[in-house]
Amino acid sequence: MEKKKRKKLEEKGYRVGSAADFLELTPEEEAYIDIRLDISKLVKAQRAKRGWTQEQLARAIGSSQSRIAKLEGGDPGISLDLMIKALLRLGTSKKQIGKLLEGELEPA
Amino acid sequence: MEKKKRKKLEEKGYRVGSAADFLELTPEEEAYIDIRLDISKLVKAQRAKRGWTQEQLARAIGSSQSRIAKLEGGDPGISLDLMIKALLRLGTSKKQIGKLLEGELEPA
DNA sequence: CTTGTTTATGTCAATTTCGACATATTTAGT
DNA sequence: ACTAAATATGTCGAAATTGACATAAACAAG
Repeated sequence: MEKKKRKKLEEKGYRVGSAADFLELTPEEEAYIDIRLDISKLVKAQRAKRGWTQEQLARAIGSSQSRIAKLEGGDPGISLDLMIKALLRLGTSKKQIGKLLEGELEPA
Repeated sequence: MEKKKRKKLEEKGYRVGSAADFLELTPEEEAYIDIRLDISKLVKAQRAKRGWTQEQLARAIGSSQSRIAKLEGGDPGISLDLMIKALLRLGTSKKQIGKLLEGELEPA
């Protein structure tokens, strides 16, 4: 059960810190990835909610469709900054983002 | 009152999007900067709360003292990713970060 | 089975952020 | 005032992220 989760992350390209013996994630690494995935899911959900295509969202924030696809797919090569910019452009408020991190907002 | 705020941001190095006529910030830009400043302040507060030096925090996340100083000073050349990593390393939970963004947590 | 639309994947040079280091400035203790 | 510790500021090459573009794959609608 644990190995599956790890494998999924590695497949997505996450580099697990070398400090952790043999692919164990520290609580901080885990929380960090968790936050990123939460936010990326919210982007996807909010975009769908508004009926926008990835192309539309990309243009709206001066990015490109491929980056949005990677963002929503949880690609580690996407910064939290870009994710937040996308969310804000979709009309998501700071408060809503906070609620998501608190666990009071289901991105699905 | 408005001009002062803008000037402060520019002095810090923020580049205001060219789309906005004559240095006006769009609501999204404003919210984005707001979130970043909130988080940077929380880092400073949490570090102080634990009595760590910038150097200690830097080492703990594989960074350097100068970066932490810039982070806490609201430097735009610092990613949200680094800020979040710092917060998590300081023991701040995802939930607490959420509360901050909701406005229910005073970083001061 | 086509055709058109949306999303996924990979690559590229340019920009940005990175840790590191040096050094200035501020702060606190004596 | 002097000293030492902590923080701020600036610069550097290296690494990561960027938008762009091409193209593949998935998904519908007819």
